[in-house]
Amino acid sequence: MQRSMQQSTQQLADDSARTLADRVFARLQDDIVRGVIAPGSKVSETDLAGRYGVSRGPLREAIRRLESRKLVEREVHVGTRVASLSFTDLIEIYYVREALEGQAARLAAERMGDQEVAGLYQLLAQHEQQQDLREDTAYFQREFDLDFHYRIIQGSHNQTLIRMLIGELYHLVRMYRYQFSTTANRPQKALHEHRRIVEAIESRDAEMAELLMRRHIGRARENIEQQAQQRNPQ
Amino acid sequence: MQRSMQQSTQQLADDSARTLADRVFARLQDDIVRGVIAPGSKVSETDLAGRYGVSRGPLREAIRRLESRKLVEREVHVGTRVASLSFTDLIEIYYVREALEGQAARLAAERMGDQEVAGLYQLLAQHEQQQDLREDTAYFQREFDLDFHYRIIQGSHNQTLIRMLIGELYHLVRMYRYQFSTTANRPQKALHEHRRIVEAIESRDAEMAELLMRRHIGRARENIEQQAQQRNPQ
DNA sequence: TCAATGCGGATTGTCGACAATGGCGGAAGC
DNA sequence: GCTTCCGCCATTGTCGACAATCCGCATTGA
Repeated sequence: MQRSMQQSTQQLADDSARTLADRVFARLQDDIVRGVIAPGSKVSETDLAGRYGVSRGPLREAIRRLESRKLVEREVHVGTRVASLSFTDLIEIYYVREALEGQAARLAAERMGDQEVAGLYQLLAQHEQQQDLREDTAYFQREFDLDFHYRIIQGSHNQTLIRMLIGELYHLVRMYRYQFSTTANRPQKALHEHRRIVEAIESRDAEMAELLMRRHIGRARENIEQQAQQRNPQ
Repeated sequence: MQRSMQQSTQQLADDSARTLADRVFARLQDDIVRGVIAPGSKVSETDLAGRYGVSRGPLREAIRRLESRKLVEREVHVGTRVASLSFTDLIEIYYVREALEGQAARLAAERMGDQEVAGLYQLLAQHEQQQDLREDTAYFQREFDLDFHYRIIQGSHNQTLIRMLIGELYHLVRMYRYQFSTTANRPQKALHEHRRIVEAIESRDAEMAELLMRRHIGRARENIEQQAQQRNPQ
């Protein structure tokens, strides 16, 4: 399941990656996103170089790449630490996602091939089936949700858009989810919204696809804002 | 004029920058964006290290940062060359800008302070004045245009959005402009559209501000597409 | 007792050298 | 004359060592 995502994550992880820096980068990013290295903890160059069995050169390069993706924060002459993320940051990202994925849905409705649309329906069916079979669908919901959005973004056929969303923002989103354990607590509603979006794409209604996607992400954002208020009532 | 942009460009260029890599990065980016180093030409590490008087270490770091911004393209064990850009890429960027700056205008309408709005009007006035004084307003138009969009993006008060647009996309846009010498050949129309956008922001009409901004950028994109067709008629 | 200052350790920034890989040109064979 | 293969050279990838900077702690003085 969600082969596409796995592939993208491990794209550079296998040993066929050309340089050490590539491999170290892939491992580090995975460890950080999945919370293996705790948020806020220090990322020592010397330490990690020894741990991964490489020199500091490639490791520094990996760290700089992570820095440009905002997964770590660096302070000159002091050190690097895993980005510890605020709710404010998360909300900001959702505003950006709303704009970018709305545009992606619009373009997908105009450009997706028929078999791509068919693949979307297939994914929806899998999703519904999983939800019937399992009570605790939080995890699967979460991964399915990412994969669904992933495919629509790809459907935009706009490489720049794809790079900004999948290459940059989504790693942050995944890290946030691990960090806050944000359970998708409205799976049935989300599923219904997904279906509506796919229907709009199938009927090539770009305007509608964008609108629905923006609402979908907007609601997810409101959901997060509510959770934040419940945890931190002022 | 446009102090804000100059500042952002030279933010890391002055000697107070903390590390050599920072300074080299700023110089290299400037040279690339402004076309001093020709698009498509090779960027040799050894060569540039000697030219800038630093070791290959900091220079490599600078190159990697440029790579993550898509200003250069790297091929493992072969070398780095300045990104040579296609019209397709430029069009893709404009679709992304349409989405992101539309969202920025929406947020700006909701969040900009009164004095920020006043500053926008001031900029418009300067712009109109310049246009009256000079016949060949292409250059000034171009810089004013960037500054106008720059301020509205800042007005969104969304750091993630600001980073993606100003920190990543705008350098590419500027490079494209130098490369294609894309003259803004519809200055008076653009100016009028700018005014409409500011009016929407002043009246706190977020919906309208977004719509107008998206149209504004959409028209710019269509303008570029027309130019491309005229140069390369199929 | 508290604040300021100077010292020591640890970490990052920078450098030069060596290793590995890819491209190019010449020579050999058909 | 053309193609193919081999070896050299240039460039990038990696490494270890040295220098610069910052943080924490102890010492000293008021």
